[in-house]
Amino acid sequence: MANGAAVRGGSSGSNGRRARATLRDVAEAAGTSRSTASRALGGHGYVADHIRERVQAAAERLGYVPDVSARTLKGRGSGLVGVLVSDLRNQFYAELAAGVEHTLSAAGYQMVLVDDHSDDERAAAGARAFLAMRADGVLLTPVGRTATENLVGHGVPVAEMDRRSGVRGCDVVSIDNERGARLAVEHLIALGHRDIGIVVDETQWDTGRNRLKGYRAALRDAGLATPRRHVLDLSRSEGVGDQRTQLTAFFDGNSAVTAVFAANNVMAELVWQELKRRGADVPSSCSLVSFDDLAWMKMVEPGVTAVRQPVFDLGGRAAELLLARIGRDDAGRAGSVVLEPELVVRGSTVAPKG
Amino acid sequence: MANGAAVRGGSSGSNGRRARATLRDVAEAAGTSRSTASRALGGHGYVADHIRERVQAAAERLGYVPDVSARTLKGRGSGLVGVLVSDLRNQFYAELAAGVEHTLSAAGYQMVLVDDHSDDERAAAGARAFLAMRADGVLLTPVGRTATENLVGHGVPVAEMDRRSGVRGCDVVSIDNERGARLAVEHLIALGHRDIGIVVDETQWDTGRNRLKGYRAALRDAGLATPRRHVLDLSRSEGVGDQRTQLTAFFDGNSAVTAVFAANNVMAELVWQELKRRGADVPSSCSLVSFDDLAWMKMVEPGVTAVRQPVFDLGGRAAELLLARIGRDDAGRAGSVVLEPELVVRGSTVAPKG
DNA sequence: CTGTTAGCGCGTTCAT
DNA sequence: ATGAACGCGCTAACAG
Repeated sequence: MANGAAVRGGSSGSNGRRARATLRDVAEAAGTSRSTASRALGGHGYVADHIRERVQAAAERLGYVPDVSARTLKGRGSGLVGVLVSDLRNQFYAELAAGVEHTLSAAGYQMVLVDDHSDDERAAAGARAFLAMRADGVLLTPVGRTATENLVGHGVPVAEMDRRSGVRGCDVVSIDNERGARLAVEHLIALGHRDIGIVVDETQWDTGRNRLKGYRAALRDAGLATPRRHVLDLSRSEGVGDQRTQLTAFFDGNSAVTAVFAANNVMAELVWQELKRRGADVPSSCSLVSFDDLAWMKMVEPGVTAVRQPVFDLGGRAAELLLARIGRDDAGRAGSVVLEPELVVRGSTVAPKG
Repeated sequence: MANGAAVRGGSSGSNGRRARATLRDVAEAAGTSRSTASRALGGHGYVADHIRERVQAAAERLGYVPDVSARTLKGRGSGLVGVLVSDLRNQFYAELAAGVEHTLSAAGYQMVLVDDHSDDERAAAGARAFLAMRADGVLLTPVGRTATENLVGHGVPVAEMDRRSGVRGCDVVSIDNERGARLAVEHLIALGHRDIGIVVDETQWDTGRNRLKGYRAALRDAGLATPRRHVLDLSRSEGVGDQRTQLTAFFDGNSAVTAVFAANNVMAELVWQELKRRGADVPSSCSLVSFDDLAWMKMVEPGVTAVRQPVFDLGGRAAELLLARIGRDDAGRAGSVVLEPELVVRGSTVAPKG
């Protein structure tokens, strides 16, 4: 909701701003009725050519811009699509949003972007706002069931990205996380590693959970054990400071570990810095693989081996799915797309010494 | 505009979705008139307590969500703020958007985000869309005068970020670019460098131009010359490939250069990679300073000395300025804020050898 | 305190 | 081919 202090849109402010031109103004200027002007500009129905031109000229001259609110009220659809992401400052979500925006704007839709900071409460508030503005659809990286349930319950087409809340009736576009994790871990195994650690996060959601699962599966398939202390789950940590502390303890207690799989870009950054801080040479004393390939990973020396996800595309595909549902006015059969990740081998992974 | 194919919002689709509850529904369910229901929910005017409760209960039960379109049409303000950035995939703009969103959502406004890809045409289209949706205000990183002029001409409060188009009547929040460039170059001079190159971009805008200016000024003040070949302006280059080529040529023809100032994060990345590609050791064979401090700059070895800009804050401040204008319904006296950059010294800069 | 009335700007009947 | 009239959902003014 707009701040209570918000004032009128454009009428009689003390400043000299003239009221925005309305269809009535255009009609009067062109000497026709409002309906005719509407048809002339909208391109529907019959309008004499010279009238049309006159109306268009008037509209141009007056700087007429049709009012979406009015159009929306008529039941036309708002042209707005709500997008809810967890953290815009995280490159992953920024790129996701960019992909969404790209597809949306190409289709003539506008993106309303809300950052929920992984907070279900804020996500719910965002959902309400989208409902209120009659968003034609909503794309989100779910942090809970609330938002999706509310939206779907109101008949708004929803597409979930990267994660799935489990709520039925919405499209889901995700990465094959288990497979990606396997790619990473199998790569390490192939190099000869046997003591492989994982630093993971957000295991309350399927994305993190599946990466952990893939890690375990790969080890199991290779006949390797997964000591509990090889798994560092930072999901319940309190702040970055706490994470660093736990990470330090993790390495202190795992001198046997020769390689680490960081289950997302945030974890990768954390691990990289911890490794650097303790003077552990990468890759000679510890190999590193990241899930999610960010720009810095190819800038550093050695480059970080990473599981590349088509993030921009992920957003684009989700938007496409959603737009298709909007176009069909069909809240029914929701689609599901799983995109394939790809391993990019760089210098951070080598055979263990010895 | 919404795709022409877009269909009705939520009435009689073939699916079973029930029409969204309207104020009338709530009123009927509560056994009152629409106005009373409106007051009860809005908290204005007089309403008997027991009636209020009954209405609120009904609203809750029906999952009533007020319709912004209708409210907007009444002249209430849309609660929407348009934001136009040049490239969401660039961390700089992503963080800027994040800062804007943070402030906006705290004030109860929604951010409509459009990526114009530095294209004036697309920016103009975005501006039209914002006008059409009755955005209460617009924040943008201008790529020309068109968008701002159109908006300001229509009486919409506008705040420009990072760059200034020169159009009067809008707020401007920027970084002291000349000062930042001086910080960078003076640092190099203090280290003993005399042949300092600059790789710059987007000199068609004040931001790039002022950084170039600061570079020149710092050299001049130190009594140093600025050979033309020490300045590489990539503004007119065609694609990244071309930029790389020019960069290679630049270093080939400037063997005397002992330090380079990269005028933004994109240039810094380019320079870093070129230096790496040609096996030039940083900093021993060439020092590097970047304008804009990204995450990777502290990950790499050596870390990149950078001019840090308060990007998130920049977005936040711009949003604050805009909100103040919206609150005052005042398109008049536009404000201007200049934020100070800060030099962060890391390993990429040392005294020249010899 | 409450209900009735009017109108925001637009598109869409339905008559002409 | 054009115009008059209605209503989308809501709130502000006015009666009661």
